[in-house]
Amino acid sequence: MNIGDVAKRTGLPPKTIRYYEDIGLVRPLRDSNGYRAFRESEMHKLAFLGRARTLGFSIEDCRNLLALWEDKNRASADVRAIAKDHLAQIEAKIRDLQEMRDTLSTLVRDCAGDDRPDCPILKTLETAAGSQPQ
Amino acid sequence: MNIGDVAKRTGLPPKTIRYYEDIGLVRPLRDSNGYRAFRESEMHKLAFLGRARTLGFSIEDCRNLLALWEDKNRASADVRAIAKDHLAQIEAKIRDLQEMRDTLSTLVRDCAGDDRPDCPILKTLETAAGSQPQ
DNA sequence: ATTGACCTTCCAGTGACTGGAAGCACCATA
DNA sequence: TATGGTGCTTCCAGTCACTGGAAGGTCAAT
Repeated sequence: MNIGDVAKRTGLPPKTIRYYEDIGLVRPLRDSNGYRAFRESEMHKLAFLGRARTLGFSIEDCRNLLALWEDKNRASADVRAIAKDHLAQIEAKIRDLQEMRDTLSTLVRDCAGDDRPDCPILKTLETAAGSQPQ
Repeated sequence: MNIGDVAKRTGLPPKTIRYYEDIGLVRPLRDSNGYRAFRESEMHKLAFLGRARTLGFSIEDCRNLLALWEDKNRASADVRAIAKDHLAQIEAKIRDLQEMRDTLSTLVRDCAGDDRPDCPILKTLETAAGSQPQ
């Protein structure tokens, strides 16, 4: 399988696949013409990586998950720990973004949005972050 | 005011303040010894930037917001448009993260997390992203 | 023989900083 | 006056996970 076929089957861009080889996530063989020759197993690894990335795992997490996937004697506790950590980070980020959203939506709601200069958004940025404690 | 004072008063690290000068967000004067000499107005600009960044605005958004802040003839509609766009992006990101969270929390819940190898997390990554359609 | 699609490598850029090295400036104390 | 410690300067490199683009080799079909 050439890189284009793998790209189609995994949904990953060829550039990304080359990058994953660069950083040692996959090691495809080479044809005599220098083209990468992917085996099915490599394709599956890349598909796995694509799914893990879709769930927001970092490349380092992916590397570890991949190793656990390949280790038939792994303990599911190790996998779970990675996922749990990641979940906690996602939840933290959601909270951050929700705070931003709450502040911003209040500001956007209260801004006239016409041709006059008065603007609660700028006023808030001028004097204080976050929503005003009335 | 030296950079250290400004850092204390704005909460921005000196490195960040230098970076903001680099990219043209502020233009402090210089003392004869080469030290940056910040005026009050520069300090306020930096504080404004810090707050806008806290709300997640990109540097380019910040640049535009700063220009509107300084323009006494601005239309609040222009400010509002930037904030509204940004709000939409934040909401999109929240949705993405919530989807990840939902999938991950199901997987973490269903994983035994013991010393056995069976693991629904790896199983899902092996075969499909997102939550399984039961 | 030529086209066009595919493949290769290598270099640079993204965003918003951050770390660190090398060296000058300033101030307080001995 | 020497010393020490802190603060300031510039410049270079690294972060993360790609992505774009240039220059050039390969392949299959016409």
